[in-house]
Amino acid sequence: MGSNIHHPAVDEIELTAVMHALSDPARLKVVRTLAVEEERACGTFDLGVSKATASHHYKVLREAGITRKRIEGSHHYLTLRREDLDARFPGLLDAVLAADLAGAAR
Amino acid sequence: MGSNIHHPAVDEIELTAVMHALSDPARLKVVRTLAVEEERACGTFDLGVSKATASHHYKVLREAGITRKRIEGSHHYLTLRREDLDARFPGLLDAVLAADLAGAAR
DNA sequence: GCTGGTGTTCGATAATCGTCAAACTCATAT
DNA sequence: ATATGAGTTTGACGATTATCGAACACCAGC
Repeated sequence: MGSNIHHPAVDEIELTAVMHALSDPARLKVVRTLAVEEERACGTFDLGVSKATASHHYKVLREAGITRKRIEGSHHYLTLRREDLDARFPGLLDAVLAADLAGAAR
Repeated sequence: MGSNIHHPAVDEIELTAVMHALSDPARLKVVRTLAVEEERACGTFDLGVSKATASHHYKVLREAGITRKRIEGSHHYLTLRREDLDARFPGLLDAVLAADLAGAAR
C-alpha cells in the first residue's frame, strides 16, 4: 500500500499541538536545524536520545503540522512546513526561530 | 515576610516553559482574556475547571514568566507581562494572540 | 539468497501533567 | 468572634509523556 504517513491540512493545524510540539528541547533543535538546512534525513540530527525516542519526536512534529516527511529509498527526509505555518499562524515560527538565536537552548 | 510569589526575571524566561504554558486551552484563554482586559482577578475567568485547577494554571503561567500577580486585599490580580515577553521573544505573544482570533479554540 | 543500514513500532517504565475534593490561609465583612 | 469569600496548598487519581531496548519492515548492496 501507499505511504500511510499523515500530514494535517493547513487548516487542521492546531495551535495547542504546535505549542506543545515546540515545548521540547529536542524537537526545537530539529526545527532550528531545518530552518537553516532546508531538508535533512532523520538520522542526521544529533539529539542525544535513542533512535526510538528521536523517531517519536519526528512523529510529534509531523502530526502537529510542523514538519513534512518524504521517503526516498531507505531514507526519510524532513522539511519544515514553513509556508503552511506562516499561513496558519503568521509570525509564530519566525518568533520561535528568532528566540532560539537569542537564548541558546533556553 | 513579604510575599513569596516569584516572578522570573526577563532573562530567566525560558522558551520551552513559555511554549508549554501556552499549549493548554485553559491557560491560553487566560492569556487571551488578559490581552484584552489588562487586569483581572483570578476568579473572573470562566475556565470550566475547579478552583484548584484554575489556581494551578495561574501558577504555571506565572512561573513561565507570562503573567504577573498582584495581591490586593483578598483578591489576586493578574496581568500579562507583555513588554517582558516582547523583549525576550519578540513577536511570539503577538503571533499567539493573532492565532487565537483566527482559529477559535484550535 | 544474505547482510548492513535506516527508520518505525511495540511494550515497558518512570516522570510529568491535568484534574478534583478537602483542608488551609488570609482578608473582609457582620 | 464568627462567619463568608477569594485563592492556594495538599494529597490523590488517571492520563499523557519521554525514554529505552528489542523486534520489526524496508531498501541497498554483496
